Amino acid sequence: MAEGGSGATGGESLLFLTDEQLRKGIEAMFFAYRGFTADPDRILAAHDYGRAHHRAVHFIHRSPGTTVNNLLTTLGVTKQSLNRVLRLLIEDGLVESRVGKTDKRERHLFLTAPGSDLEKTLSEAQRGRMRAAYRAAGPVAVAGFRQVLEAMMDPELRRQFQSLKDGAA
Amino acid sequence: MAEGGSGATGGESLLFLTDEQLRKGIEAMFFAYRGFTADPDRILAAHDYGRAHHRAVHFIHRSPGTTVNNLLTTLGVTKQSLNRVLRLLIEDGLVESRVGKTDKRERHLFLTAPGSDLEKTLSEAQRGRMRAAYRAAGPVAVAGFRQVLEAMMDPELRRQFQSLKDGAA
DNA sequence: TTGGAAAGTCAACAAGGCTGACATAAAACA
DNA sequence: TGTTTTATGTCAGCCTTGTTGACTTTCCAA
Repeated sequence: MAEGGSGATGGESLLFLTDEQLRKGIEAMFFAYRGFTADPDRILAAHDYGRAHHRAVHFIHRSPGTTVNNLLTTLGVTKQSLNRVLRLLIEDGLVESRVGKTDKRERHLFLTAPGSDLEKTLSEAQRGRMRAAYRAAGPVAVAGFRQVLEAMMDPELRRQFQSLKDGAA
Repeated sequence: MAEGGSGATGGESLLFLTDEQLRKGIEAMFFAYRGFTADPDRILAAHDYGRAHHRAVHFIHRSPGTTVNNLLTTLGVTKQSLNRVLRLLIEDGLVESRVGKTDKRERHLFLTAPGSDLEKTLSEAQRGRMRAAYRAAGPVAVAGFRQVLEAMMDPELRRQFQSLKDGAA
């Protein structure tokens, strides 16, 4: 597997892929992910929600009108698991579920105004940390960060990610 | 929308911190972390262990002889939670707990030979994906990746990470 | 008209977090 | 010495969030 189009690469080392380097990358992922979820987790706890609710709210915000099945695929959980989360969000009036027009079996999911508010609070907290990290590291580092993350995804998830990325831009 | 594709978002900063860019970074973390844990998860499932066991084994391997308290801090869980995991690993003969020499209250944790084997299997799987991602992205991207991840950690966790990083290198 | 897909629900279970309470041994201190 | 603090372990119970399996309703499409 040579270096494809992305240019900048592989030539220089071989050395840089020591197990030690890789281990550091692994631990960096572990600790960074803790930071990544820390702020939303605090907010969620105050609202008596968990990470699962955050994920649902995030992706409904991201793709308004998405169906339950879509969400299932994106989140990679079972429908029973998602349904428990979704039911609560609907009961609490944060999410609205509308019967599909062309296909009445489908439910299309939307955030209500309060749901949007929560989403905003959560994502602002998460973006705040992201923004700070991006600023601290600079644009070149950010490009690299994104490249490595994409390369780390399962191909299927990468497709998902990329379609989200382009999808409603 | 600004700059098109995956490309080198080079020098043009300030623009690159749109909410849209940040959201992409957030989703990239989410999907990449799924990939990051996917391979070990499969192996662990076959051994009837979970991620919690993996983390314990990883850090005991990383810092042989570490105490329970150290591990607690590193992992950021309660002793009850860690103890449940540790007890099983000790029962199963993967981890050995030795009474401290200078301070007999402390227990120092070590991997046994079978414990080391499991660690090797797990970390080799995880490193495999990391290695592939690093190769695909190239050294410049890897440096950026690491920079952003470090900047994303809580300061306390970052110190932990850096001390581990330098510690036994 | 019938097969299958989309969604929802019930029940049961497991992992892995958490808190609180309590026990023990050993170190540290007054 | 006696007391307090620290490190560890353990019991009990709770919560979230994942799982499987079974079953229903609705409704699209062949």
